[in-house]
Amino acid sequence: MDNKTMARLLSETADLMEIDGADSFRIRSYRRAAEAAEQTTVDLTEAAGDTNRLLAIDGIGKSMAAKLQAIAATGTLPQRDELLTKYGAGVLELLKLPGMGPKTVALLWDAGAIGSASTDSIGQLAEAIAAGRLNGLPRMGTKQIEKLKKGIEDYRRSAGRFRIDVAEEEAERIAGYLLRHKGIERVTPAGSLRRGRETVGDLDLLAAGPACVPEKTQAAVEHVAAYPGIHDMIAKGENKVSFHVDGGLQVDVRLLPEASYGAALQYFTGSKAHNVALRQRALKMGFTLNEWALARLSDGSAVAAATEEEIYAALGMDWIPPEMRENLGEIDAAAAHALPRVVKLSDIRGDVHMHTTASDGRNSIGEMAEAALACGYGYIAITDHSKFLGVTNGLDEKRALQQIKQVHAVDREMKGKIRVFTGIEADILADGKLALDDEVLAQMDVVIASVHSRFEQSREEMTERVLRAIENPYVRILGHPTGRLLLRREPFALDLSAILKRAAELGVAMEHNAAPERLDLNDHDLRLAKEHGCKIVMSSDSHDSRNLGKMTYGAKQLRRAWLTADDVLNTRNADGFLAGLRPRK
DNA sequence: GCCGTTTTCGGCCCGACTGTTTTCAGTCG
Repeated sequence: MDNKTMARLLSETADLMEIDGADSFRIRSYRRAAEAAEQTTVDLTEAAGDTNRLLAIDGIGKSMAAKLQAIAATGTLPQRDELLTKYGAGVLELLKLPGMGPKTVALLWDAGAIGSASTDSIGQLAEAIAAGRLNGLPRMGTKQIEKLKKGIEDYRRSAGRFRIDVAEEEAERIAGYLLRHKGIERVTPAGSLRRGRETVGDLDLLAAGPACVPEKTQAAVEHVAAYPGIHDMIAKGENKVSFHVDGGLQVDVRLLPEASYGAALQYFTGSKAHNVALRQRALKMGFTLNEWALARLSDGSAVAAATEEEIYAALGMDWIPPEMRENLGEIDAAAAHALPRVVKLSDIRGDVHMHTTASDGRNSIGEMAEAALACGYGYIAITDHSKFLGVTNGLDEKRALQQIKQVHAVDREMKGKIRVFTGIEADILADGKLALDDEVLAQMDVVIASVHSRFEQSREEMTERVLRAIENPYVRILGHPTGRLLLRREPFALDLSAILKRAAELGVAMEHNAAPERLDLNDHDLRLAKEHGCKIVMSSDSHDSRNLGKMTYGAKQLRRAWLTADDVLNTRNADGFLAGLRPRK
């Protein structure tokens, strides 16, 4: 069983215990353990045989270790099963309804509105509402019942999390609108968008300016509430407006005075776990931290509030990049002034995965080189598709050889302003061979072996295929290494750990595809790669010269994984990059 | 149930908004 599933079981148990009215601190440990299971790079199923390995994980104690072992052995957790039997198998789904928390679920259960009779708790609830069985329950007024009805409707045609680039676009649209109001002078996205999570659950926007000072916010609030893209309003207060936009994304806009901007930015950037740990630290130092300021406990006087830097400094810490704020050790590191210097977008000095009109790209080799030069890159590699991927007009041996000459010609034309390397994105075939002959691959600088084709094969077979492919001595980079991009369904997921281990031994680098719709390595995968000693190459996989340089999201993932310039090969100059690749045979 | 620069007990983060409330509980982030 994978860690994610184990984390889910623990987290669901916590939800159920909350409904059951268990001790809140005990519930918190289940949640902490779930987070730990989700974040760790230790394979918990494998580590279950060794209690000490489990205990070494922060947030896992004796009792939790035993539960993890039980889950690893049986695939389930008895507490969870018992509670699910008691409250109904579909009860966890209820918690996803807006405004529905554990207390309300417990209330509904006590009233007999839901129960173990059905696995469709939401359906049960809808029936109970229709039959008027919620009327007269404590805290169940007409508004509350309406809210639930609407929540059920929304849930049934909903949404979930949104990809980061979708959220970013929405953020830009709304920010543009907000800034049209006199007195709103800046708008900053916070939350998981700022932290660079690959998906966001909702969008947090912070607005500041003279119109955002407490008790003077009414006009600004009305302006926010009049945003034309609003589908429905969730809440409208003095300094907060929440709504859904037409696409289903939830947006929270908060209005803040400049004096509190740093505190608010820190607070709403999160993550929750980071903030909790930070506030604990504040308390120990005699301070209290909220979205308005860091203040002394003794007399409530503010110590720092205007910028994040001064707040972290007052807590004896260096400023922490938002992407690292997940309570994974960054707090101690920042306090010890020992945060690693994580990669910045400006560290990237070349892009080595792109397509031209020779296969499915939109621009010529020369146009790509010029565009890359404009991005400030020192080198690129032209890596069109190999034959085999019929739809993309892939290059066969003959065309590949022709292209090598063309690339050399462009390289000469650029007169050293930018280096243009030869390359190919070669498909891995069913037998683990590559789609181009070795004699041709041997003449190329950058050979990327990519998992593209969707064979109906098991995880083991797919993994084996990739492992065979990287044994080919001409392969220098493995592309789309998780297979998550194209092989979306779970059974196709590759055994990444095994692949990374072998790739590190062979010196094959791992591609981190930076385009937002192609982030097939997430922060967890990248941490694993680093642990295995695998070098990373970040690339745009551009099919259009306009997409060169668009690596914002990819860079965020690198920072989330704590990767430094040392871990990423294309932070080096052209010669350094080539030298960092597996030596050419 | 976890954890330890008040360490084997006794703590464990904080405020806004909503609805149903005459002072607050529940949810959310």
